[in-house]
Amino acid sequence: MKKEKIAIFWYRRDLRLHDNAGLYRALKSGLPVLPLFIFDKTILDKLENKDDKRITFIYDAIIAIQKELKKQDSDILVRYGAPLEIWKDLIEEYDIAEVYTNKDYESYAKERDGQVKDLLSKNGAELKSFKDQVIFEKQEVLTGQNTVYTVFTPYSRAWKAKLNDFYLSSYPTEKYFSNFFKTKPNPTPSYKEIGFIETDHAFPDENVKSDLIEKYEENRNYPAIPGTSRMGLHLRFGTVSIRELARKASEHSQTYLNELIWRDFYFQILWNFPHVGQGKAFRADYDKIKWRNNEKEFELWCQGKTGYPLVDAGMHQLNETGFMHNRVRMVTASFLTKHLLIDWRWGEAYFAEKLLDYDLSANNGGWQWVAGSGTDAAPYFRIFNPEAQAAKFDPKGEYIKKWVPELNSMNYPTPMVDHKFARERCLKTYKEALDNG
DNA sequence: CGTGGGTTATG
DNA sequence: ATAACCCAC
Repeated sequence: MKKEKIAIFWYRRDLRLHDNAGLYRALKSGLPVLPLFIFDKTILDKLENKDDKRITFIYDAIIAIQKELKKQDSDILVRYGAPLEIWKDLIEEYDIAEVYTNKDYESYAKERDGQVKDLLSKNGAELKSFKDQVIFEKQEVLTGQNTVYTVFTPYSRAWKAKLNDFYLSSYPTEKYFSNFFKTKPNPTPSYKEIGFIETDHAFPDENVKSDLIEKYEENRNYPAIPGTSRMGLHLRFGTVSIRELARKASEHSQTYLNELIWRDFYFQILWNFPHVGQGKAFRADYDKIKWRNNEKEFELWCQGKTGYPLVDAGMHQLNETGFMHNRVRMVTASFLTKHLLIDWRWGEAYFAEKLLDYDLSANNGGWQWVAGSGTDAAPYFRIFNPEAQAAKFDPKGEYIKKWVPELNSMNYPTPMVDHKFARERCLKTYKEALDNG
């Protein structure tokens, strides 16, 4: 029996039906579109916790897509394995004319997509990829000399100058939903089959309130207030469209828009300077720093037992919920790198394991910014004082009380290192590495 | 054959 | 928002 020619839309970190660039192009191709998601064994095998909530989040998103597709007598195909192997199977199973997908800018993804592209082209199918997860990618925003920006403020100015309504407008996929490939329901691998267990389904709402965005500037630095958007997780997996969010931001808050520009900024840094994602400092000099890397101290930091209440509160929030308020991310990261002189890459890896909204570009950008090794970094002699940060941003101690209830008991540890001493030690260590080339 | 205005495609 | 494209004049 002759099989019908189809297009496949390959979902990765864009798990939504609405305002999706690659899906839009697929639906307009004239071919019936079969959506696909692969639980990538290569990625999943590296996850430490079998109850990782991110897997549940992905499942939920897939089920939501599936529900909508069933209305079109269609379904999403869900597979588990190594992408290249899955694609070899799919080529046998279907007559694939074209494959549509959204660009993914990390090194692993670039290599994976290159291999799949080659495999497909050997089999007469084309892989077409589209910009979807950022407003401006790669080298769309350049300086007057056509060089890549490495400082945020001028980047953000150029970004805003380039922006217009068209870049913010949604891809109207809904108009073409009748073009999905008609198929019987496909079997979906279970949690057990992919080696994970289902967790609770408590995730932030994907509809950010406009009054929250309006008050964002006022509230965002106070970790006791739910004043941040909590959109990180949705942006990570694409359950919210960056265009819709940036539209809301540009209407209600330039401060919030700036945070979204930071996100584009770090994506383009990772793309243009891929060494930052491969264990290297953006500024090579900073790889000469002699980190102390004391494993016991690292363990105390991970467990939130440093004796500095704001640091400990942040680590407890992270360990218990998979989220940490951004102000506190800066404080905990600074404490690890500057007070303890532990390599920022250890902290980066820990956050990667624990943060539900973990994204390589933003996490790496943030850690390198804190360590001083990154783009746009504050001068290295700026060292956060964790007590001053607490006094300023959690003046009533509400956040600390919530996450460190043992604060006033006998069990709460004394500070693991004196601030003044640690500060001097840090300055000396950085100076030795950076002073004489 | 050149020009202008409407239409379409682009991200 | 902007440019390419098409057709009428």
